[in-house]
Amino acid sequence: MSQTRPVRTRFAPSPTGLLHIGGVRTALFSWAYARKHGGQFILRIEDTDLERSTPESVAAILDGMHWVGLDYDEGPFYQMQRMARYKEVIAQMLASGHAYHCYCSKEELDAMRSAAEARGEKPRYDRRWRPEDGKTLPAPPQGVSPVVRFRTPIGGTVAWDDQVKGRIEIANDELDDLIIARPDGTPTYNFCVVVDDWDMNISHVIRGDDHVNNTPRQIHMYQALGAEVPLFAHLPMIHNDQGQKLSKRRDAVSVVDYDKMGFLPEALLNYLARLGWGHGDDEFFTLSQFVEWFSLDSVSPSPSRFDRDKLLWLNAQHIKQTDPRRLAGRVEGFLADRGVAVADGPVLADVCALLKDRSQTLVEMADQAEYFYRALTPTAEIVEKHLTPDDEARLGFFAEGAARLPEWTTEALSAYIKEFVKQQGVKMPQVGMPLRAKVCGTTSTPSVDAVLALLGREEVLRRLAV
RNA sequence: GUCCCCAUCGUCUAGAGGCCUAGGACACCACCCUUUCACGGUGACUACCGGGGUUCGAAUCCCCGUGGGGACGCCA
Repeated sequence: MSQTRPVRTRFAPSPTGLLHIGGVRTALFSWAYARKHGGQFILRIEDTDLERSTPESVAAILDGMHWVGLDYDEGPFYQMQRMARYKEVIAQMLASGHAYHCYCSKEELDAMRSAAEARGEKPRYDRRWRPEDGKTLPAPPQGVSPVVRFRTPIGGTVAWDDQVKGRIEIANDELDDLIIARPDGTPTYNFCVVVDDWDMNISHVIRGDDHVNNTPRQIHMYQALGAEVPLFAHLPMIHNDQGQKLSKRRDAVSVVDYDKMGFLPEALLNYLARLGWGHGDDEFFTLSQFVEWFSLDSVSPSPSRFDRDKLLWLNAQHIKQTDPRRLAGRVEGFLADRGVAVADGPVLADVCALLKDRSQTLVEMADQAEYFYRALTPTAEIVEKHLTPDDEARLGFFAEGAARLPEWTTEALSAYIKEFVKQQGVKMPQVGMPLRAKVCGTTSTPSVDAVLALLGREEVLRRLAV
């Protein structure tokens, strides 16, 4: 196999739902491979399933790719727009004898299938319409439009050196004469991918594990077409907690879900990269480091399990590294969702700066940011514990002193609080906790001095006076 | 059922014959730090699926078994 052709990889989702994180991971690996080798990354929408493809899904895929930041050099291409080309190739294959018409009805095929299963064999087409030297074919039934089947070689084996799994070899007799065109002439998946990857000059087909079984048939078609066979790399699946392939029904799998849950795209990508791939002990890294380090050799051949806890941890790490102004952009949206306007309060970026070392997600950050913009009512439990009459009285004295402070900064407040604690003859928490409870409505906040400083004297005094 | 693939701590992984009495990370537990809650720090816990080979030597190579997953569509 030639190693010298220019690197061109692709991501080819079908628009039958939202952009799946398993899909994002294959996209990420394909993309990284192209970027690493200075090649091209192509996006192709496989929309030949008219029943299930929707424009909404196409939009979701495009939006998802954009959110996650995986850019493509060519495309999106749509298979439905390539019909003429597929039909042309089908005609060629028919003419060259690599394909033939089959008039079997679905009922006949079902019967064949159940008979094979009853015999304990793999369900398979019996090739009754396959032309053979010296074989008389049945007369085509009236008024039936045939499907087109690919003529799979009989006997022998197909093999390829999978770039992640190593050599895989399959007996041709395991393969069916698969249908490449429906009665209405529309082509089917296995055929379209081959024609597309051929026409688009794809050098490395990097895709999910669930495609290994398609590979041998596709190789036969490349050969029938006289096309150069690309290199294949099959990535192991991502499993859920039950150890099964992630499913749209059971699991949170769509990228927009992760957006809504307050994840940073770079954290998601970082996490996804670590599923089935490793670079020594590196856990936390940027996209460009990933590109630099990526290689198909270091992709693990075994499936991995999606672990939300680790994703959360990585998200927290990335949040810490992120400019508060950028965090504020997203947090503002989450606050708006719950009806909290940010305009009249402290600068949101300053709030985010204060919270970014203590938030695993941006939703969590928004939760904590909320009391900077509106007074929250403490729970009965908090009142009982931290806002006793004694506490309230002490807060009254605290407010009096605070009102007279010459400066309203974290440092000034810190000094004032310390002095007040000493003067009251109590411990820090006996002042800190009531202050948090009264001003913020919650007992878990960053340093009180910093919180009060950011909130502003006027607002703090107002809340203390209630 | 048939074919294909996979197999190191609970999870993600490092490990390409001696560096391994198996390393890191998440989670869990303990302690420290501390103005609460977190963050952070330190430490503990825990794994080479089983059996046969090959070899002076195997987590690493081979075979068998077992377990798990995937595929068996006129879906992609």
